[in-house]
Amino acid sequence: MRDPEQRFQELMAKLRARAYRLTPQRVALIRLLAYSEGHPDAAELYRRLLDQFPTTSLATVYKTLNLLKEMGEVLEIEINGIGGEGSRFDGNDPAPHPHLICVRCHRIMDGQVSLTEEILQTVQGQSGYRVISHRLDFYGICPECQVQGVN
Amino acid sequence: MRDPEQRFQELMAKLRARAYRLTPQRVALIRLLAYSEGHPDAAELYRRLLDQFPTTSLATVYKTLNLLKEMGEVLEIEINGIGGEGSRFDGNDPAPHPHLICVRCHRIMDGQVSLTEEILQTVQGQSGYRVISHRLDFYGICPECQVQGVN
DNA sequence: TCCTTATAGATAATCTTTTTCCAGAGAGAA
DNA sequence: TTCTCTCTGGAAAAAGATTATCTATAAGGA
Ligand SMILES: [Mn+2]
Ligand SMILES: [Mn+2]
Ligand SMILES: [Zn+2]
Ligand SMILES: [Zn+2]
Repeated sequence: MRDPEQRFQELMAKLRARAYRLTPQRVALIRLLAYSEGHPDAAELYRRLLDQFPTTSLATVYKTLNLLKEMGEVLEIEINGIGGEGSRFDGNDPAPHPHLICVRCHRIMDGQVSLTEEILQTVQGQSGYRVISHRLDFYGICPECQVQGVN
Repeated sequence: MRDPEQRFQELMAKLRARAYRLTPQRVALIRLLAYSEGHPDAAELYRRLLDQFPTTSLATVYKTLNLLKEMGEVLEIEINGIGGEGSRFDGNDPAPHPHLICVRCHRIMDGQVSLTEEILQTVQGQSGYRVISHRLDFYGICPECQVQGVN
């Protein structure tokens, strides 16, 4: 995980560079994203934002999230198939990296392996696609859920 | 790609084994899935089913799709982040395998590489997760869209 | 301070997927 | 074949996440 404060400053700089307005709500949300470890969803970010801005709208969260997605500064993790819920987000590290998703409690942690350049070349060669990005997710049972057994 | 007819028979046998009723709509949908190459979505399957059964309901498609998902006989590919559309399905090969998703025309083709056992072991060891399944998708531009250039 | 315009907030709309309800059909028994 | 029991299809409504719309306001520069 990157240093959250450093990541926060980086995001602020990038927004400034594009002349986006640094509203308090936006700054707070960006801080939440930069510091977040647990891959929160939009509703979770909204909840935390409400502590600081009781009148915030969920739409505002989505708007900022989309803004950052377009800038390539937030990674969206879709887990619709898992709990019927919405996407989760990683604003600390937007580069493609593997995730471990617990199918029981929906905890998401970062994986440390990365695809080899060899695999990427193989895939591009076989398919003819020009690969821009990728996604590697593992589904399983997290350590906590394993000790609990079936509940 | 597996032999479609063989796959169709396999699915029929598995439904019979679980004593699910082989209604004409269900059989037709299963045939569509077994023979499908292009990773259709629910609406596409629905459209094709309408040719044979003009009164079919989209809900029926989803019900059968969910049935097969629970049986582990259909692979769901979520691309919500791409075009705002829904999931796509592979009923010909439900085992986890990589996909190449064109971010321009949304074509999906199968990738041929597979994750090494070494990577799987590494991920499990590092995380403590018991990995059940995985997902590996590549996003890029398909050959057709490359020659067209930017449209 | 003033002006311009991007953005927040409230709300409605959208879109995919699920749920509900019930008539009708599938399949086994006789 | 007929009977019976249930499962399933179809129609419609509902749900749930995300997006669009509209307007007042506030950010940032002059
Ligand atoms: Mn992550
Ligand atoms: Mn496939
Ligand atoms: Zn868990
Ligand atoms: Zn394409």
